[in-house]
Amino acid sequence: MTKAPTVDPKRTLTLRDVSEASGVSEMTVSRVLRNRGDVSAGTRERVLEAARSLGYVPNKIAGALASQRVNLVGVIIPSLSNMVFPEVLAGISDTLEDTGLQPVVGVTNYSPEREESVIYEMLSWRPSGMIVAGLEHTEASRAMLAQAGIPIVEIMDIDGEAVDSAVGISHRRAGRQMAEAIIAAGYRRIAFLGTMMPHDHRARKRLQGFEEALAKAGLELADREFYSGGSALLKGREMTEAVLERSPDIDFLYYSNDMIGAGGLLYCLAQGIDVPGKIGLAGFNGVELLDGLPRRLATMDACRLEIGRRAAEIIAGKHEGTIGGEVIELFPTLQPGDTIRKA
Amino acid sequence: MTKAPTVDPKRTLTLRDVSEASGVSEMTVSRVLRNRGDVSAGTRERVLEAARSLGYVPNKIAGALASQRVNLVGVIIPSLSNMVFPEVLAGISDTLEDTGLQPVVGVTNYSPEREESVIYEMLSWRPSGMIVAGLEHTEASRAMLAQAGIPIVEIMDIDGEAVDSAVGISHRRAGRQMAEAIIAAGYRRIAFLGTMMPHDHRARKRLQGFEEALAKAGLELADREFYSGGSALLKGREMTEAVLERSPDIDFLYYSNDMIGAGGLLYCLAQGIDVPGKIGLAGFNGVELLDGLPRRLATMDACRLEIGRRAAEIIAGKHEGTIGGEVIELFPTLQPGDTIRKA
DNA sequence: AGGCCTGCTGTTAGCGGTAACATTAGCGTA
DNA sequence: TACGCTAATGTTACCGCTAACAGCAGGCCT
Repeated sequence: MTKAPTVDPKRTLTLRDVSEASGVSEMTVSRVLRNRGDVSAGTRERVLEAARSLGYVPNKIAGALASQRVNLVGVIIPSLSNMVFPEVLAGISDTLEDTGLQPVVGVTNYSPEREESVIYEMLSWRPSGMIVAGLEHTEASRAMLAQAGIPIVEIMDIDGEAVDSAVGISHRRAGRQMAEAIIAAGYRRIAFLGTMMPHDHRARKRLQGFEEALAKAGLELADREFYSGGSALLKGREMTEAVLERSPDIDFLYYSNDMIGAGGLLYCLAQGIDVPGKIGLAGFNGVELLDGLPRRLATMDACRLEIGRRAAEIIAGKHEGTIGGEVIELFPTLQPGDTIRKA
Repeated sequence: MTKAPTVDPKRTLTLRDVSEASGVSEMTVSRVLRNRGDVSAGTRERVLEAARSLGYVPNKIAGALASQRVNLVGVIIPSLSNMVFPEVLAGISDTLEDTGLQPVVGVTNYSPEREESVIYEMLSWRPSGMIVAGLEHTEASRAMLAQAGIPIVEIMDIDGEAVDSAVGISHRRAGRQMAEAIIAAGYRRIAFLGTMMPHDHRARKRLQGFEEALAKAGLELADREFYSGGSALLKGREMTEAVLERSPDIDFLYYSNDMIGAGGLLYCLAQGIDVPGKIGLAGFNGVELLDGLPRRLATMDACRLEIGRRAAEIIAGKHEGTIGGEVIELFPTLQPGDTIRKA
C-alpha cells in the first residue's frame, strides 16, 4: 500500500501545498496570490499554474488573522421583502465594487433585539466598517458600534443622534412636505393608512411630521388605519375600503408606503372613484412598481440608491479630508403623479 | 504622566484582557464564553461580568482558525430585486435559526463570471456549506464547489446535473403543465412574453417545456416578445400592448414571471378586454403581490419557502442517514386564478 | 576593490483563539 | 492512609497565513 502520488483530496489545500508544487517558499506564493511585492515573472507563472492546477482557494480566515485586515463591510437592514432595501444594497455594492471591499448583509426583521445580536455577530468578524439602517438601537448596540473602532454609517434617517456618520433624509420633513402639498391642493379631510410596526421609526417620523404640518394649518387627521403582515397590495385595498366605509367624507388618503398606496389606488379606480378629483392619494418611497400602474401614485422618493452610494463612500474612505462623524442629508423630491389635483 | 488605569480604548480587546480583568486563564474565559466544558458558577459569573463591562466582542476569525469550524453558510443567488429570492432566503434563515449556522448572501446578477468570483470569495472563508441557485455554472465554479469538501445544495431547479445535492422543481415540467392547462381550456393562439436574459436558465426551461407541450398538441407559439431592464410591471403592459397590436387574434398570453403578467393583466383590464373570455393570461412564481390585483392571475408557485427550508436542512445535516448527493424534487401547484376560463 | 543600491526570495514570529492534554484540589472509599 | 475519581482550571502547541526583516546575487558607481 503506497501513498497516493497526489494529495489526499479530502484535506483542504494550504499555501504549503502550492509552495511545494511550485518549488518556492510559502511567502512567495502568498506574494504572488496577493499581487504584492516583487516576484519575477517566471516564478509568478509557475506559482499561478500550480495554484490553478491544484484548485487552491486561499484561506481568508488565516489571512485576515495574520494581517489584521478584513475586506468585509457589514450591512444591517430590517427587511429584504420590500423593494427599498435591495436598492440601497445595490448602491452600496456599486460603490464598493472597485474598492476591494465586500458587503455582507444581515437582516433584523425590525426587531431591536435581533439587531443587537446581528451586530454582535458581525463585529465578531472584525469588518472594516458597518452600515446600519436607522438611528434607533438598543443601548448595547450603540455601545458596541461606538467601541468597534471602525467607521459606522447609519442610513435612511437623520432625525436623531448618530453613533458616528449618517446618510439619509429627514422623514419628519418629508411628512411635513407631503402634508403641505396636500393642503395646498385643497384637500381637508385627510386619513392616514400605515403599518402597525412600532419599530418602523421612519414611518412613525413621517406621520409625526405630517401631523405637525396639518396642525399648523389647523387640521388634524380625519381617520387612520393600521395593518400588519400579509400582502401589502391587498392590505392597501382592504384598508382603503374600510376607511372609506367608515369615513365616507374623506378626501385624501396618505399611505405610509407605496405598496399599500398602490393597493388603495387600484381599489379606488375599480370603484370608479374620481381620482384625484374626489379623493387624492399619496404614498412614500418612489418604487419602480408605480410606473406600471394605471395612474401614477403621488410619492416621494427616498433616495435609496444615493444613500447606499454615499454610505459606501464614507466606509471606503473617499472623504480623506474628514475624521468621520459626518451627517449627510439628502433631499427627496415630491413626485405629484396623477393622484393629487393641481392646486 | 501615568498610564491610564483602563485599557487603551483604541486597541481592540482580546481574551487576554478579559482574562486579566477576571483573574482566570484565557482558556477558562474561552470556555465560559462558549458555554463549553465545566466552569464553576462563581468563575462563570466573574468572567461574564468582566466581559460585559469591558464590552468584549470575541474574534471569530481567530476562533475559526483555531477550531477549524465556521458557522457560516454561503447562499448565492442571482438577484434580490424580484420577490422570489428573498422568500427563499426567509426559508433558509428560518431553518438555520436554531442550528447555530448563519447564512451569508452573495448576489451574481445572473452573470456566470460574477458567480464564479462570488463562489471563490465565499469559499475562501471556509463556510460549513453552500447553497447556490441553479445548476448551470462555469467549469471552474463547479470544480471549486466539488472540491470544497462541504455540503453543496443547488436550488430552484432540478433539470440537470447537480454537483452534490439539489432541491427544486422541474421548470420544464412546470412549463408543460401550464401549457396543458391552457390547451385544455380551449385556448389556441398562444403568445409568450418573457425576459431577455440568456442566463435565466429556469425561465428558458419553462418556455422549452411549454413549447414541447404545445407541439404535442399540434400547436406552436403564435407570437413572442422579450424585454430587459426597467419596471417589470410597466414592461408587462408595454409588451402586452405590442403583442396584441401585432397579433390581434391572440387568445392567450403566457408570461415568464408574475410581475410582467400583472402588468399585462392591468393593461387588458384597462382596455376592457374580456379576461379570461377573449384572452387568458398566466404568469409564474405565485408572488404575494397577485393577491392585491383586481383579478387573480393564473400562476404556479415555485415552492420558494419550501426550497429554502429543505436546502437549509440538508446543510444542517438533518438527514443524518444520507451521504449527500440527494435530489429533492418539489411539485408546484397550478393556481388557475381568474384568468383562465374553466375548461 | 569596495560600497551600495535594487530585485528577488527566504526566515521568523506572531495574529487571537481553541483542542488536547496536564495539573490540581477535594472527596469517598477500600 | 493511600488510591482513584471527578470537577475545575491551566499549559502547550498549533490553525494558515502575513508583516517585517534578513539574505543574497548581480550591476553600477566611485
